[in-house]
Amino acid sequence: MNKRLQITLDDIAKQLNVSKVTVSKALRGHPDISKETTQLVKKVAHELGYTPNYMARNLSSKRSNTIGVVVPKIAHFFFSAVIESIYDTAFHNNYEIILTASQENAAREIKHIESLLAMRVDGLIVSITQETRDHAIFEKVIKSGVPLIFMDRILDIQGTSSVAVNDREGTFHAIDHAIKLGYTKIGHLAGYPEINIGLNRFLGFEDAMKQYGLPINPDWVIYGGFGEEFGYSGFMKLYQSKNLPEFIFTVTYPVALGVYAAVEELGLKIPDDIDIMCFGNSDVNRFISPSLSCVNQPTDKLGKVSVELMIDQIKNIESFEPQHIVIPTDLIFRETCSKKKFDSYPKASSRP
Amino acid sequence: MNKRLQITLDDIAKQLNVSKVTVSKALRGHPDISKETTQLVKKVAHELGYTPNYMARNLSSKRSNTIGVVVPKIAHFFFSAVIESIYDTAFHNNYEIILTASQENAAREIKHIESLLAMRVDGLIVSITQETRDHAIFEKVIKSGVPLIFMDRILDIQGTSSVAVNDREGTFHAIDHAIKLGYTKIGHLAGYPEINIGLNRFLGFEDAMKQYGLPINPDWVIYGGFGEEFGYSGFMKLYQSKNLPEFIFTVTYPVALGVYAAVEELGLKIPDDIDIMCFGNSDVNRFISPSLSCVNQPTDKLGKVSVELMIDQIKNIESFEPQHIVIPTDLIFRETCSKKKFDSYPKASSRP
DNA sequence: GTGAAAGCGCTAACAG
DNA sequence: CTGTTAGCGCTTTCAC
Repeated sequence: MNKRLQITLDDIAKQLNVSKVTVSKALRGHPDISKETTQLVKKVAHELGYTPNYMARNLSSKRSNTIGVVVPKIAHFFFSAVIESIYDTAFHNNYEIILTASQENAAREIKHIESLLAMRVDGLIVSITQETRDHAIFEKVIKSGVPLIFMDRILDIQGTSSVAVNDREGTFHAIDHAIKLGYTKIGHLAGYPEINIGLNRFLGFEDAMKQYGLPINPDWVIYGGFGEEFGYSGFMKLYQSKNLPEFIFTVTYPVALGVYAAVEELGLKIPDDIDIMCFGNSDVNRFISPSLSCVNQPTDKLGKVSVELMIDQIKNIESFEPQHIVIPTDLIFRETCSKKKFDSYPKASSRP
Repeated sequence: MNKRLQITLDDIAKQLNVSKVTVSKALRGHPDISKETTQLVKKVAHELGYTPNYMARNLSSKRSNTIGVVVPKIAHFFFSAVIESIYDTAFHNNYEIILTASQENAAREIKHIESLLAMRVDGLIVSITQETRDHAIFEKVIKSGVPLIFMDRILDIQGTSSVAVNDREGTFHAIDHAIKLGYTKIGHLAGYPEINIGLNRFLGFEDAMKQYGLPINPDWVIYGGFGEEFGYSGFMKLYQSKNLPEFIFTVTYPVALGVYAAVEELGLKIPDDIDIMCFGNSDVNRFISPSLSCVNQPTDKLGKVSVELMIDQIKNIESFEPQHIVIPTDLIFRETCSKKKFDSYPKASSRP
């Protein structure tokens, strides 16, 4: 910020021989001011190259028109798509977004939230890291009176809202589909059970297995992460047990990609040696070979709903009730998990 | 912001019977203040749940420790990777990032830059939209004294810096490789020539063709965009001319994906009917079938260098010289553009 | 080592 | 319709 380059309301006011209050109001289109004065003020402001100072404006008005966002990762199809939607929705509602990335690091998450609080955002949307266990910082947010909405990866904390997809049902439908195809030996690379998405996706898996009276082999349920590395190491672990399931459901699409990598390295074939489906769509799913069927999360809607709910809470700050919004998912079928089991195992149908 | 919940310096000061100046200094670790006082102040601040108010701090100190960023798109492998790197670098240097997305819309880009200016960011990193032609807003930034760095998609404006990859050389090497494989009929889906990346990638293509004395068939050079739709429509146009090149280089990876889609729809085969390579890596390139060779842009470095250069300019605001940094690319070879031409056209080698 | 005074640029509340 | 008076919460001189 160069020292003396800044044009202020006063500069405009002096030029016009009015008070800076008049200028302030005129610039904001306040009905107090006459058409002509407003026009004149705007003209001069433009000529002088006036740029309002939001820091000053916000300090004195005690609102920032800004929503803080904390996500665990940006370069991830799901998050970047949601983020894009968050920005779009905010833009159309005249809100600014201040985005931060915790990089799956709980300590960093805390720092970012503290910064955002210090920047006096009007509200906070957060998707927690995979290692977040401590609630203290969120209690602080609540105490400070800033509306807090968890998105996708949520924490069950009194006074907060949440926007998420139906992880449990979505997973149920995927497993249900696999079972109807004839699979009975089903595994699950499951993330972390401490995070809602890990837990609920596992529960959906369990629901489906129970529904069909199929046993869950504990060796086939592996925890450990939401990323590609985990998909790779998880599958390797599965393989080393010398007893592969027929079908595997992964908690995220990067985990599935890790499986693809491991499968290729091992010289196996999808879907013949191991069939697969995952939670979450991405640009890769469609192009990968074989293309990957999945549970689709409507990222646009997640972002849009989160921001709209936030704005609603900001505007009704004294009276709003926390809400828990669940957005439905749907299945996208591609090449994986699409063949009847006997198609890939013709011998099965020749049984006496 | 709830009215009476805010703890201020004064609250701490009163509690301790010192002045708010002492508290302010203590909190910032100013050497003026004695060890004991500092400790005490920090303790009380913590007990009271004090959260500094950056708006007030920035207003009075006239610095924001904040860098504004404008990108054309977030949900795009290249940008989300660069953004991630920008955030990381900023975080480690104690800067905040305020990111905005222009969505390839020039009017929106202007609005975002104006907001960022009003928020008094200390510097601005921008990657222009594919339709940006007007320089006025950037002149305004320069006049306001805020350092401006263009990243990847740059504009040649006096007083601004730039960080980009060697688009021209990178493309040259890709085409060179294709020619060495035996291709002579080479096409280019080329983006927009008005944007530096479009122009320079075309020039690299031209350089290589010239170097080998190969003619450029104007029907095989198609302009129109940087996205998947353009890849699709561009290839369709190529196909309808009834005279396909053997090899095609696309200006971005989404354009290549569009080509894949068109090729599949037409029942053609890559690389036999048409071979391909693109500028820009992504998570898809590796998994797509056939896997896509490309010119790789080091996204981490782009983000890191941009932020570091920015911080350097902010810290030397009175004396900095605009810089133009070019980051080298490398080629990543996968299944496309990897077979000698006679491998795919065995008849050619059986000529008498 | 500590504090009093002044002010950053703006808006809110009230008067006229 | 326009202007006056008071801050918002903090940092920056500059005295003591």
